[in-house]
This record gives sequence, structure tokens and C-alpha cells, in this order.
Amino acid sequence: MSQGASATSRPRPSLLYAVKQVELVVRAHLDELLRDSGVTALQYTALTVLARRDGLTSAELARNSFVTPQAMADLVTALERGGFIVRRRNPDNRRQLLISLTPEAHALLDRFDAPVAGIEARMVEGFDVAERERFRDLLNRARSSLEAAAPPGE
Amino acid sequence: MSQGASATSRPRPSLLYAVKQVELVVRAHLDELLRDSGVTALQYTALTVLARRDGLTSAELARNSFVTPQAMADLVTALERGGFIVRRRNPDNRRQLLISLTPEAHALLDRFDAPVAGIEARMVEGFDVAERERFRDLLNRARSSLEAAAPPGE
DNA sequence: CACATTTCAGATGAACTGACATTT
DNA sequence: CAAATGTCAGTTTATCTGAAATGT
Repeated sequence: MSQGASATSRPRPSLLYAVKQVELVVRAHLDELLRDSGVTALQYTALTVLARRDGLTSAELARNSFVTPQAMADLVTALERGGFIVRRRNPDNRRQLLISLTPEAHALLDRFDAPVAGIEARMVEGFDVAERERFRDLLNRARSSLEAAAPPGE
Repeated sequence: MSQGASATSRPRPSLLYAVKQVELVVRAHLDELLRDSGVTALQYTALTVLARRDGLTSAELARNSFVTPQAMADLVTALERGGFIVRRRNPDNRRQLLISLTPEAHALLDRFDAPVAGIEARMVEGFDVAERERFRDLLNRARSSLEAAAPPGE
């Protein structure tokens, strides 16, 4: 009877579901915050990645986000039309278009840095300092572990 | 100079970004697994929620996922067309359409229960038992805390 | 020629806003 | 009448597959 009971043998939501739920409520807050900013939550996230690692290509961003190059190309095109990034041909590898942030993008990141940090602060307001570090560590290890295991698209 | 330096004063990715990254790699694995299943990852997740709480309405599911009722209505309609759920009018509140899983949905959940658990197992393969519980606890507390703080749509 | 990067074209899923009917 | 539920219509964003152009 172990098979037939499988639907009822889920005593509580899975960890995968718990991760999804946190991401959903984070995204809802971020959507609300960025509603009139000119960028979507996904676009904003891409800009924060570029702020830390200037000169990435669209293909590299795509791999970073586990989406197809085509999907990321759409997002990058939207950011370019919005004046938040510029692309220049890499002289050392003329296939690549290196992405850099415009002053407008830096201004937007500066403007939303504190409010976004506020969302994070509310998320961990009940955590002590050790728990915050532990949360970061567990999230990073969870990602690394899943990346190592059968990377999608390989 | 504290303002001008803000773009460079992000020493490492935020916790919000770490959450998003874990969700992205989980979703990539789930998409791959469910590719030929007949349901999307979001639809599968909704089915797992309904398996635990039969008789929910579309509006309740929407609130659970922090999306608009219209967005959830599309997902529910797709599940209904696919033969995974049926809806019946609640006799005690004739506005509501209560959702129940069909035998096909239960068969699908049974079929994917082990492989999905396998994704979770790979995610936490480097965690000891205490860390797994801590991860669950931190995720649940993070969600609760953000839900309590300015719930979107209120 | 194989591979990586980018782009083009088309399809589909997922989400939104706004409006509206029905029931409580 | 107000609030909740569900639906309809239209739009936008996000993502995919497949194909092709370009460069290494």
C-alpha cells in the first residue's frame, strides 16, 4: 500500500515549495516597489548583476539565470531601448557584445538601493546575525549543489 | 561621497538575489523534468497545493501565490482543459467554484513524486539533518515576515 | 568544420489592468 | 450598496523552439 498512499504521505510542503513561496512574496514586493520605475523586477535584477560585473555578454547573463540566450536577448533589448545599457563589440572577440550600464542605470540603482534593502531587512527582521549568515550560506550551497547536479542544458 | 559610492558599496549579492538564484535553478530542473508531462512547473505546483488542500477556490490559490485572480484563473482553466481538475459550485456559497483533483492528476503526482523529491535531495545533499531543518525554518520565517510586512494588494 | 554569440521569426505561457455579472 | 468570486477582453512581458548569420 506504500504506492497508493503516496499522495497522502506528503506531511508538509517540500523545501522546493518553501523556496518558491519565498521567491513569490519577494517578487510581489519588488514588483510593487518598481511599478513606476521603468524597469521590471527581472530587468532590475539584471542591472544589479551588471553593476557588480560590468562588461558581461547577453549569453553570459543567460547562463547566469538558467534561461535561453534568446530569452535574455529580449530582456537586454528592452534595457537598451530604455537607455539603461549600451553594448559595444568586444575587440578581442568580435562575436561578443559587451554590456555596460549607462548613468541612467546607475541613477536608478542608487535610487532603489535603500528601498530594496528595506525589503530584505523586513524579510530577515526576525533573524539574528548568525541566522542571516546561515541563511546566506544555505542558499548559496543549495544553488551550487543543484548547479552541479545535471546542469540543465548540458 | 556616501551617495556616489553606493553602487560600489554592494560587497556581495543580496539575500534577495540568493533566493532568486535558488528558485531559478530549481525551476530549470523542474522544467526539464516536467517537459513532457503535460503540465508546466507552475501548474504542477498548483496541483501539489490542491493535493494537500482539496476544495480550494481559484481566488484562494491566487492569494496563496501572490498573483491576481485573473492570472490564476488562466492557470486553473488550463488545468481543467487538461483534465487534471474539476470544479463544482459550492452549495453553501454559490459564488465559489471548488477545485478538486481528478484521478489523472493523482496519477501524475504519484508519477513525479519521486523524481521531484530527487531534485530536492540533490539541492540539500551537502546538508546534514539539522541544516535541512534550519533551512526549512528560515525559509518559512522569511516568507511569514515578508507576508506580514505590507502585504501586496492590501 | 565545430562551436559560440547573436539575431530573426513564430508560438505559447504568464502576468497585468479594466470592466462586468453574480452572489453574499 | 459593499465586498467577494469569477469571467471576459485586451495588452504586455517572458520564455521557448527552430533557424540563420557571423565570427573564432
